[in-house]
Amino acid sequence: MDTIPSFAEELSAWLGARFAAAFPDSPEAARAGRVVPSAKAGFGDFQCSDAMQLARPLRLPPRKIAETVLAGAALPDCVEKAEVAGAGYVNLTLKGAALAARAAAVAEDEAHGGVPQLGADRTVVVDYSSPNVAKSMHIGHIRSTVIGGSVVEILRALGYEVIGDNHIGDWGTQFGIIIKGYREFADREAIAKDPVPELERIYKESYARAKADEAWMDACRAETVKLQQGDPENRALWQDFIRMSRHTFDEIYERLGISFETTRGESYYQPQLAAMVERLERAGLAHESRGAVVVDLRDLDPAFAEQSRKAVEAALAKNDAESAAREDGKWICIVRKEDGGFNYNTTDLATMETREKDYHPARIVIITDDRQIPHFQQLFAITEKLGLVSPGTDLVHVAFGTITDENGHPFSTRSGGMPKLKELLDEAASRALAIVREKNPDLPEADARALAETIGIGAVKYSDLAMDPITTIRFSWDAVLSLQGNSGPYLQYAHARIRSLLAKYAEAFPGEDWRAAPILLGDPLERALARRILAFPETVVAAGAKCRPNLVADYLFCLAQDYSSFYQKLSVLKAEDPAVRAGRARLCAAVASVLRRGLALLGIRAPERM
RNA sequence: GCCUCAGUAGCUCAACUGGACAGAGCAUCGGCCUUCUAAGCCGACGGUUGUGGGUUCGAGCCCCGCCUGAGGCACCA
Repeated sequence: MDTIPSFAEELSAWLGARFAAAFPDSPEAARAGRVVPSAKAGFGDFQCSDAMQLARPLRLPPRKIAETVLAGAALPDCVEKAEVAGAGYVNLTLKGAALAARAAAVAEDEAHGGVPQLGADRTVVVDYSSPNVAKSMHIGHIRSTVIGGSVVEILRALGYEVIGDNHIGDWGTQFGIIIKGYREFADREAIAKDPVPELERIYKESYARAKADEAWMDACRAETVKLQQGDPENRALWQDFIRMSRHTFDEIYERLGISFETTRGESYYQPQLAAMVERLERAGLAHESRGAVVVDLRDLDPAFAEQSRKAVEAALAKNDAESAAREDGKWICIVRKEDGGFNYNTTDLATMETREKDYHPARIVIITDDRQIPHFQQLFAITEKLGLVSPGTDLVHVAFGTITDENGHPFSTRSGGMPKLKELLDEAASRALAIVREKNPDLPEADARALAETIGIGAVKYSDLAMDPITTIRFSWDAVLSLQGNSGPYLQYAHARIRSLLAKYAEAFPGEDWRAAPILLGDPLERALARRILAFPETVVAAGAKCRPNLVADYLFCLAQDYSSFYQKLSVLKAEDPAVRAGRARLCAAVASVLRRGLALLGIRAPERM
């Protein structure tokens, strides 16, 4: 498999050698020469700022250092000129032909889009979405689902074997509550028609009764115990609930274009839990405390113990006994409850164990909201201490900010709770449909609806993926459903315009083939596009390393912006010179190709027309 | 009390993890459709990056203090 070389690496190697040759006695100079894309067009195509760092060790002015490095140097073939600028920057300008050829190679690499296959022969598990059985998916679930779906695609583009795992909430005490309620007051017709809202209603009502009525509560507990002991009737009901819920989830997943390699809910791991606690105990990590079995993180790491001791001292110094007492909780991880049951700590440890056994992953990525940060810190610490995964396995918790209402407060159940995911998607498609009809009055109804769905869903996904996952989102219909500016449709639109343009090209100049035409880069706008295309592979690498799809989203927005400026000012079909015309067509095709590939990494479809 | 995350233009967010003058979108104002799709383009307005110190040739980013907001801190996940 041949990878397309990167200018940044190539030029770094060259400049690094120059630094080493110019200052052979300096260990600092031996490490210098890192070249990165220039911040601005006026500063060439690539730049290096290392001369400034060397000023002190070499006791020379930075500009002098840069000049010495470049003095008498034979430039690499691809470089037009190298110059010293500003305080001591080395700016490198590429030859247009080299830039154009490399950009074309990236865009026209059908298999990988120029993305280095860093993950070849390695497996990653991505744990995402993870809704709860018998509950509707609301907008709170969209982040894990959409971010996870994109992380999966990005890692796959890097060559990893990716196992997407939907760790659904299908176990726990809530099932006793639902079973009891289902037996007593289920509306069978509603179940048949649309089961999940009815299950949700049953749960809420049964839960309310349990709170008010001790006898009802006991009955619920009894149902839970029966379920856990394998009572056939309860077991069958429970499986029904799961089946009905998964069917509803699947409708959403299909609309979102999400699919999983495996769906192992919490129940899958139940048989392993007792053994897991024993394993912890045998390893001396778990012990009995207040009737429960716990792992005390302070036993794992002396630094934790020290930190905790200081906090207790600080609290006691202020006569705050309550805070001092609360300190324990931060370090205690319960793996078996007082009543003998297990909780999600135990389940998650067993999940780690199973993933290691089944996949030997190089990396495990878990995508949940940021309230679980402490949980996963504990979990990862115990996982490593106990050796549940191979040493060196990269355990990553991608924490995303929660979604609040328009005033920045948590959605209250009193005011209807979070909008349902289905409502959001419907509203997005409906807003898009109005515009699709207006812009494409000739489009058949079925096509218009399909296109509106693609655009609406794209808008919803993009609004989520365009920001850093950790950002807390203040929900606003208008922001999520925006079809203008920095939005999904803006990217789709740029792509659709190119596709339409190329179709017209084929009509206007039949027999003319632009595919082999050199890309000429006569205008700065063309050059900017080529430079942007070149940055695609490194963008995907960074997004994969950091599990941040927003880097891809941001990149694509810039690419679409560059293209829109180009499109406005420079004509393709009407270019006078046939060579310019053909070269521009190929450049446009390259942009379309990168846009399509990049949108796919975000899980967004790129329609042919809009 | 301790811990985590965040604080950047009126609003929503970026900033290639320490590099050149902090960039976009929305909103506001002004231009551009007999010429490849105006879901677009060009321009204007808008900033002491919460705050006070420190490190550095160089800080939105790193270190220390403080302020504000969100979340977590023993059996729900």
